[in-house]
Amino acid sequence: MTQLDPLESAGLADSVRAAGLKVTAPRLAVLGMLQHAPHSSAEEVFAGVRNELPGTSVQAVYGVLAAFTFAGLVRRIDPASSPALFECRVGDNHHHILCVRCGDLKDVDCVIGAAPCLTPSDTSGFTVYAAEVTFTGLCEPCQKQLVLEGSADQ
Amino acid sequence: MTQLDPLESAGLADSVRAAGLKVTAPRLAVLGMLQHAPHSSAEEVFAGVRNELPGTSVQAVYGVLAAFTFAGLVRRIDPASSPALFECRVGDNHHHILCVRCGDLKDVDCVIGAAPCLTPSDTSGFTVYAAEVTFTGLCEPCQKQLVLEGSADQ
DNA sequence: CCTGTTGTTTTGAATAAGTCAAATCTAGAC
DNA sequence: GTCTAGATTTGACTTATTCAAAACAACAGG
Repeated sequence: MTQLDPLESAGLADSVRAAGLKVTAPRLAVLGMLQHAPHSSAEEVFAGVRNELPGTSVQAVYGVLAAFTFAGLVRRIDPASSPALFECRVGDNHHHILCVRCGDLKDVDCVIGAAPCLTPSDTSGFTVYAAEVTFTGLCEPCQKQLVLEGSADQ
Repeated sequence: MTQLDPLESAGLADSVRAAGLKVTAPRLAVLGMLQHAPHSSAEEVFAGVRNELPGTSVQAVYGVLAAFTFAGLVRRIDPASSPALFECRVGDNHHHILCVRCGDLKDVDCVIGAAPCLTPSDTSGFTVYAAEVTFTGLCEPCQKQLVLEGSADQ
């Protein structure tokens, strides 16, 4: 299943074309990869893409991700203190929740739906496009591990 | 006015001590710098600190900022695609507004006040500590520049 | 189907931001 | 005044990402 299924590939190609971009093998591979593994870093995407398209360069992946992000086909997430992540769930203004211990990142549906889902009281003259919301906390596995470590009094 | 005023210095020293950290010249300089210029990057802090304390190394500044952040004395902001910024306004759970064109960053008071000012509907098992909100948009100068460029049809 | 142009990808190098580690130094407790 | 944990310096290194020039390929038009 490392090969791209032709039906899926056709759908991906349409998305790429619809974004006004040329359809190429690296682009299909990157988009396919992101659908199977959202919240991937450039390196992770690169690793995945290499499986089906061994000749691909890291720079190509960075280029494709930049083009997709600019075209609005994927969304770039910049968590604090870790590489940028990419996802192709786009346009629904959803948010993210980040585990401060292990760095795990999950989607959180927006309560409002449309951007910006919040409006600041005083915008200092800014025109506000969107509100980027990132919740920080502890994921379930990390909570459990902390409890264990705590009871061991270590 | 590159020298630290002794009265101010005493207040800073108290803050540092209260955080359980040793009071040193680089630490006072960093904290003083952040009070005069909030939202400074490590490099900017370093440049400022050098003025009053020429022997200071960049690593010392990184170290001080890390210690302060860990102690809760300063807050670290990680805007997408630019170096981390630091501010010493802390504990009031305020947010930020970022200009997507020039990268300018301003404070925005939180409507709610206490963290987390928002709560996600489905936390995926996470324990949520805080909601990091960053508004993105265009600052006033950038809006004007875009209008000018637009009317020049360039 | 063939060709040309424009946009992509490769190759290779460079950068910015930050981290690590060992040796030296010093603030503050005693 | 002395001692020790913690801070700072020095210097190298890593990670994530970007830049630039040359080779290549998608797809519009003939």
